[in-house]
Amino acid sequence: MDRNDDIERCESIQTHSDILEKVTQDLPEDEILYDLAELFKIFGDSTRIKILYVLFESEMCVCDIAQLLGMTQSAISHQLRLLKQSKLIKYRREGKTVFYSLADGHVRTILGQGMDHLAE
Amino acid sequence: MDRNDDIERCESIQTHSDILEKVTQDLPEDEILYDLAELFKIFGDSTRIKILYVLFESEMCVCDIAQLLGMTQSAISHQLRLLKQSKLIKYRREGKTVFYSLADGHVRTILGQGMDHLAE
DNA sequence: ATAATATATGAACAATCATTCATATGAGGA
DNA sequence: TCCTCATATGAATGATTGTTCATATATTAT
Repeated sequence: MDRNDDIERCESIQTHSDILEKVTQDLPEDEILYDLAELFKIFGDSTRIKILYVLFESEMCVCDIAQLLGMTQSAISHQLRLLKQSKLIKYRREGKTVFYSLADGHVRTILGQGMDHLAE
Repeated sequence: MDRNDDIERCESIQTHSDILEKVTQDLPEDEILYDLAELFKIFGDSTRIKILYVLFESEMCVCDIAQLLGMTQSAISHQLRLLKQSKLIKYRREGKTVFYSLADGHVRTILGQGMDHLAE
């Protein structure tokens, strides 16, 4: 039972079994590609991008971010949870307030490359 | 009428008007941040990521990609349209077949940085 | 213990999205 | 022209998602 049985065929790829082999070899595992997509989904919302940009300047508490972006504390908190789950931000508690900050440098690089692409 | 009227306030940010000023200065325009989010949404789907990975090896026609990924021609074609609209891939026609390929190097960098982040 | 403040979270709803199915377009061959 | 192959696309549908609202948790002060 090949799960590709019901998929259309064309002839071009059969004639290039070397490429077919290289592709199937270099394509990462399905689970990794799924995780990668999940990561980029996080960048796929302008509220979350704004939060990341704001954290470029300085660590900040939830209420500050909400105020800066003109959004409710709840909406920001929900988004911070997603950013936290993806390990894009980290936090530290100081009394009642929780300060969030960027977790590593990949965020800047990824957003920067995105900006570069748009600028072209 | 300040549209922030209904937003909660906290005190910490008032005491750091320098940071507030820097953030509002460095934060790109809303429209750009929106476009940036739209771009990353494209990377936020494992089918599209697979297509991009496959195109790392070589240009390929729609049917080849569908066959390689075990998906229907229609599903792939719809996704190729989105990738095309975001200028992540380009195409050339040769008779009946249309060959797709990567548009520029940002794709590799962005996916690479995403992988790096996952690996940490 | 009670109140006040900062943050987190569950449920609900509207909006967005990926895939499927059916069908259309376009190009080459008989 | 008619048929076939490769690709594109519109409509429908089930699934996912961002925000809101109400409420819960956690910490500090009185």
